[in-house]
Amino acid sequence: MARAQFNRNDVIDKSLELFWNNGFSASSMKQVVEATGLKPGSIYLAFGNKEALFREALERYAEKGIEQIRTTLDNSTSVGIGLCTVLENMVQEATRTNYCSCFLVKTQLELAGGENELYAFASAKLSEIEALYQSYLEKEFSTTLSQHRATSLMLHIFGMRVYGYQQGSADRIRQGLREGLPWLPWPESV
Amino acid sequence: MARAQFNRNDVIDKSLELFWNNGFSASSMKQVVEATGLKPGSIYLAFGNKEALFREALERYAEKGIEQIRTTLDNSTSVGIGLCTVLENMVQEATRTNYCSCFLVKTQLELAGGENELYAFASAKLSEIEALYQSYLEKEFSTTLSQHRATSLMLHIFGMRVYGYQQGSADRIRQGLREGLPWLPWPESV
DNA sequence: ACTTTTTTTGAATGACTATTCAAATTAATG
DNA sequence: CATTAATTTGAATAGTCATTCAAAAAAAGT
Repeated sequence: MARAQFNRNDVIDKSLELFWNNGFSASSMKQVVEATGLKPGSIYLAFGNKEALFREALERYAEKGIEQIRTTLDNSTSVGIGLCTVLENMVQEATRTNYCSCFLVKTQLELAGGENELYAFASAKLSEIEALYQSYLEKEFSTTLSQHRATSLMLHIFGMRVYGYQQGSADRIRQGLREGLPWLPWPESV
Repeated sequence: MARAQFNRNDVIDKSLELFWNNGFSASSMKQVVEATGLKPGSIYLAFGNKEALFREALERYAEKGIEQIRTTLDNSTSVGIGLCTVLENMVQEATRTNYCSCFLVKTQLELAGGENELYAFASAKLSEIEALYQSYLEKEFSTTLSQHRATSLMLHIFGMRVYGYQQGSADRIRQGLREGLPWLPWPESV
């Protein structure tokens, strides 16, 4: 029995790039075929259909993101300093040319119209991320305060994900974050 | 010479509803035909093409939104109180069932992949709204502080627009807003 | 009433959509 | 090597997409 001749993760990564850029509706399976080099039949045998492939891409993106948050926060001298690092990374990401927002946020908004499994998945992952931040905050703050600040953090992160409309807005976003998250240990100079 | 037999604004409003719910790519002209009751030829004669109709819907949405902000802020006893009203309205909007986020934000994110005229338009309108908030804030704060707080406000508003993933999250969002916008005159009890 | 201009109609266009499938190919197993 | 099972191929399917256009209808101007 023949074995698959492609690397599954490579195919998912290439699909992820396409889906992330164009969204679900504006990405065609023909584009997936071109991006991955596979023929339609192989893709459908391996992944089922467009939605299932999209979902695998979304899962991969989410896991990578969650892992990065974990790594940064675990390797920081305090939760506050770790969060500043996470946020600064996001500022730099969000103000890069051709930034096209967070894949989870994009998917959630694109499919917000009619109830949908992909929408539900993106939502659940975002909830999970909020809970993750809260659990780290609880190392230093009360449960109640941690919940408020985790939500506040998510509002700012979502805000940044959208606030890509101005060129060279990095400093502006940094100022906005300092204004709204004054309890974080921001570096001295700006 | 025959006159158009439909009301242009009605057609735009019905298209707006469709486009807002489904986004640009996932809305078909067939759906527009069904929603408006017009035949394809009439739509194309009156509006040109899908993108132009979408743009008119987007313009209408933006103007209504800007007008509502102006009205609320002009009829409040202070800018701070007016902003609290605006934000509270958004919380209620964002936590309604079937809320599908801000049309401008959705459009900006959907079309963020490749440069696009609709993307540019949505971005420009969002910038305009930020400038509008800043101009109101300057009635009470310095230019610098007003700029920081306008950006902070936009981050929170964008955050809310995305934070629709949890059911019954209204109070949670309110707490998040208080945490991040402590300089606003929030009502006493929660 | 007749002409002129605009709008409506709705079928037709050709391109693109996601997906399928029988046949060919591949490689592991007996 | 022969058998068996999995994978690849790519043309074909049936449907939808945005858009067009010639003909019919409608109302305004003369």
